[in-house]
Amino acid sequence: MRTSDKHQKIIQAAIKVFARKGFFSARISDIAKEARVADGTIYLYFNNKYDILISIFEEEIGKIILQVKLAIEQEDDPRQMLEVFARHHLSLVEEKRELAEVLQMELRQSNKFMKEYRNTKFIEYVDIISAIIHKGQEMKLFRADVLPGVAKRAFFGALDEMSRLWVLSPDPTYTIAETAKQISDIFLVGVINKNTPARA
Amino acid sequence: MRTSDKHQKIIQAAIKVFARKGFFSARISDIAKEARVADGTIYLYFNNKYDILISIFEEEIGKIILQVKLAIEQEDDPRQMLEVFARHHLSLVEEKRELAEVLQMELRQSNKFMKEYRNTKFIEYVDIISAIIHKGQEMKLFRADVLPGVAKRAFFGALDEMSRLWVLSPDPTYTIAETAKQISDIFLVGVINKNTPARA
DNA sequence: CTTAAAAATGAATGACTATTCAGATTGTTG
DNA sequence: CAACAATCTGAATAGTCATTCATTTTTAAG
Repeated sequence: MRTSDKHQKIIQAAIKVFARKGFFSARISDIAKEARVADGTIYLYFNNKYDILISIFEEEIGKIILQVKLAIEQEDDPRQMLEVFARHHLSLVEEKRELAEVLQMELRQSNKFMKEYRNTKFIEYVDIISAIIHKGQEMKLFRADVLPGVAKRAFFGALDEMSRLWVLSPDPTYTIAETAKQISDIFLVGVINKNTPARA
Repeated sequence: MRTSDKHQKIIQAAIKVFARKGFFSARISDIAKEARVADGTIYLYFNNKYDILISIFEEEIGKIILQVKLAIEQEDDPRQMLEVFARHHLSLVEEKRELAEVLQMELRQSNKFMKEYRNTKFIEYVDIISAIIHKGQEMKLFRADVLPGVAKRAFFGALDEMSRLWVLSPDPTYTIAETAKQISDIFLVGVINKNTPARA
C-alpha cells in the first residue's frame, strides 16, 4: 500500500517527538505511538534510532536547500540575495517549528555522538552564503578584504542565533521580515552612524 | 582535608568527559575514573548527573563573565569594546577548549532536557553586548535605528558560530585576533564596498 | 594510642528502553 | 477461495547505568 507511506509518517512523528523531548530522552515507543505504528515497525524502515535522526537531517535539509536556492536565483543583486536568505532561514521557525527545533538542537551536537557522520547537507546549506558573498566581491559590491570563510559564518551565525532564541521562546517583538532586514542591513553597512563624526 | 578539593576535581573531570562524549553518553563512572574517585563519591558532592552539568555552567561562566567585564572596563570606546569582547569569546576555544566544547554543545540544548533550569548566567554574559551597543547608541556612535535586541544576538551569533566551527574542527586558517577584528569590523561598518558605486 | 566522626568506597540494586523475532494480519494472485 | 508473500505487531530479551548504602578508610580530638 502506497497511501500510508510509513517511512514519511515515522519521520514526521520523530520530528515531533525529538522536538518535544530531545533525541536522547525520546523513546522509540514514543515515536511509534505518535506515528500510530508498532515499535517493531520502525525497524522495518530504519536501522536504529540514529538512523532516524540522520534521515531527518538529510531529507529535510535537502528540501530546504532546494527552496532557498530557487528563491535566490530570482534575484541578481547579492545584497538582495542576502536578505532573501535571511528571510528564508528565519521563516523556518515559523513554518516548520518542530523541524527547526530539531535542527537547532540536535544537528549541532550530532558530531559528538555520531563520530562517523559528516553532515554534508548542512555544509551545502551554509555554502549558499559563501557563493553570495563571492559573487558580491566579484561584482566589487563587497569589500575585497572581507574574509569569505569568516563572513559566511558571521552571517549564518547571526541568523541562527535569532532562530535559536525564537525556538526556545517565541517572541513576537520583531517580525521575521523586520529581523531579516535588520540583520542583512547590519551585515551590509554596519552599525556605525556615519552622520556624526567620532568623538561626538 | 582542603588540599584535595574533590568538588573542583570532579567538575574538571566532568568537563573533560562531557567534552569527549557529550552529556548523555558520558557515564558517571567515566567521570569518577577521570577524577580518580569512587562512583559513590560523586554523589557526596552533587545530587545527580544534571547537577554536575549545571554546576559547570554556573561556576565556569561566572568566571568568564568576571574576566570579560574586567577587560571591557579598560576601554571607553564602544567600538573597541566590541573587539575586546570578540577576542575574549574566541580565545576561550584556545585557552579552555574542553569547557568551550561543553558550553557550545550542551548549554544550548539544556533547556530541552532540564525544563525547569533557566540559565541566568548565560543571559548575563550575552547582555554584556547589549550594554556596549546601548552605550554606543547613547554616544551617537551607533545608528539609533539598530534594534538592540537583534544586534546583540547578531554579534554574539556571529562569534559563536566561529567558535562552534573551531570546536568541531580546529582550523588555523585565521588567527583569533584576525577573526575578532574581522567580525567586529563587519559588525561596525559592514561588507559593502563604499569606494565603488553600485552597479559597478 | 584510642575512639568517634567524617569521608570515601564500589558492589549491588532497580529502572529503563533499544532492539529482536515468533506469530498474527493483511494484501495479492490464480 | 486457497495459498503464499509482504507487512506489521508487541511481548520478551538483553544490556546499560544512575544511584544507593553497608562497609572500610581516613582524619581529628582527647
